[in-house]
Amino acid sequence: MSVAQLRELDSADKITNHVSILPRQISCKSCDLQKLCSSLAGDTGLSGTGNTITEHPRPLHRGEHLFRQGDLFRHLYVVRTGSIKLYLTSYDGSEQTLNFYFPGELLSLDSIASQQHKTSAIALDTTSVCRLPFEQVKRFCHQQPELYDQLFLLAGREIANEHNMTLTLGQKQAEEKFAAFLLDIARRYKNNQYDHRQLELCMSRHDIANYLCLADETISRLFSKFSAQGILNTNRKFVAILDFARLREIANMDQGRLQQASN
Amino acid sequence: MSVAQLRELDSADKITNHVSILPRQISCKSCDLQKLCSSLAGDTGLSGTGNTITEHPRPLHRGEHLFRQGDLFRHLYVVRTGSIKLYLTSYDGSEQTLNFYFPGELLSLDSIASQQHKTSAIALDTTSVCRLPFEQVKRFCHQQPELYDQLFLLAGREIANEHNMTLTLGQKQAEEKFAAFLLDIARRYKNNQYDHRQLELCMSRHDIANYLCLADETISRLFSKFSAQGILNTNRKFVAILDFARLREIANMDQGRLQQASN
DNA sequence: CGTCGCCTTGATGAACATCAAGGAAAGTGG
DNA sequence: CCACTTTCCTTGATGTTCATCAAGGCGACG
Repeated sequence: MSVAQLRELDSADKITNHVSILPRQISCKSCDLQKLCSSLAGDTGLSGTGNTITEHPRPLHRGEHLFRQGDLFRHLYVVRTGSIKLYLTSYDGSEQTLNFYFPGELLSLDSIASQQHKTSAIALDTTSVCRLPFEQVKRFCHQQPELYDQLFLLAGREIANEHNMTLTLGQKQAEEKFAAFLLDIARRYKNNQYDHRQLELCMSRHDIANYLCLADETISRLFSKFSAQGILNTNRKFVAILDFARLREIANMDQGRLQQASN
Repeated sequence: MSVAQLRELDSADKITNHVSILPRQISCKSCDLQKLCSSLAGDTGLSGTGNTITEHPRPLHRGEHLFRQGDLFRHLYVVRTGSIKLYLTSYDGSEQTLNFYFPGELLSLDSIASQQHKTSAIALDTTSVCRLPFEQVKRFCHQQPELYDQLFLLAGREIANEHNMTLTLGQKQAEEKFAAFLLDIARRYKNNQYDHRQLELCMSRHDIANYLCLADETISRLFSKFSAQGILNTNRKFVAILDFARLREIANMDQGRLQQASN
């Protein structure tokens, strides 16, 4: 790793000491619910603010829950600023981190089939959300079924994502999982117009490890290993990705080689 | 295991040699799409046969694909008879079995977000399906948005199931996974009014292993181990569950102990 | 009756978890 | 502002579950 890069990271660290490098709020136009939300507002599609059903509860502090497993399900949520960890607790008390949610991303679709939330959601940062009462959303959707199309699309995407995650967890080894994780986070930051080479990871090493079904120590070792190989440049939560190509190689995500089963 | 039980299994084996013990067709009233389908038919809810959009293509033979990863997405499918394995192939060629589908169960919701199927579906038995052209379903849903509610519920359930599966794959060890698998299959057979103590597993040991992210040999050993402990009585594809309580214990699925994270 | 695919069982090995100890950063209370 | 604690992270040593390797069995099928 070059001195310049180290310096760049150092200065980033100094500048952003206790201050996030992430923009404070995402634009509505790159939100999962953009179409839905703007329709609710009755405007033509650029901004969803100001409709009658979207609520903006006070921001959550780091460590506060948006909802808990077992809570009554009443709302859909979209992250506006900050980030959320979704996790599931089993009968024996073990936890599984299911996903992280960043600005513009919708959560709690998994609970619509029941009266209760099936998972818990906790803020990793100071986090604000848009909150949509599901019954009202449903009423709107009944009047404008095209809105339902949009929600349905998001649900399908969620299922497809889960499938990919299962593949990763089931078939890949530690290095591949970790590389895939970094690329996924970078891609999602990029979606939100952040600099995707300069990540600020809002979750702890433990969260990453649990998400990837690995031990904390394994993740720690992988951070060290990738840094030593010049793939990353890490400084606690600040991670610069120096070699995307190599990361893609490790993650086995070269797009060219999808072999369709023949016959 | 008692001689009587062994005899019972033996006779089952003889009687059903080359003949499934499963009923040939599920009733529409326990189908995932019961409400939707019967609404399409315009009747009051007991039978969905005879509506104008549900198609019944010729049955698939064991080993034939219903659809493949990359195929154009055009239909939703519900299994009528037989069973389907859903799986995902990664860029490097490794496969991950995602789920098995039995009569009454809906598949291919994961692909609605894209033009193409994201997964492959292959028949494990001689299998017939109901096929619903998605564009027409959508049109109907636009006229009767309550139908969309139903579909949306199913999508949510699918996501919740995936979450539970992730927990199982990530946090449980081999024995627990296998016990949970058996209980899940038994539950789903029960839903379909089969005898849930007497399972006929339509999938190979390899499929089970891959689904649970274990090696084939591990599954083989677990079949032997559980049989030796009197939990199961196995004869190739025929599996009698002798001790549900013990199985639930191993799977850590005692319902009483869900500890809600406090504070 | 012989071949083939699938399954079983045992022996060995490896990837990753667990255990253990120390260090750096962040929070706490004086 | 500075000790003090606490939490999180890192790194090394050891251990264990499960994968892999290998060989043989058994039913299915021609």
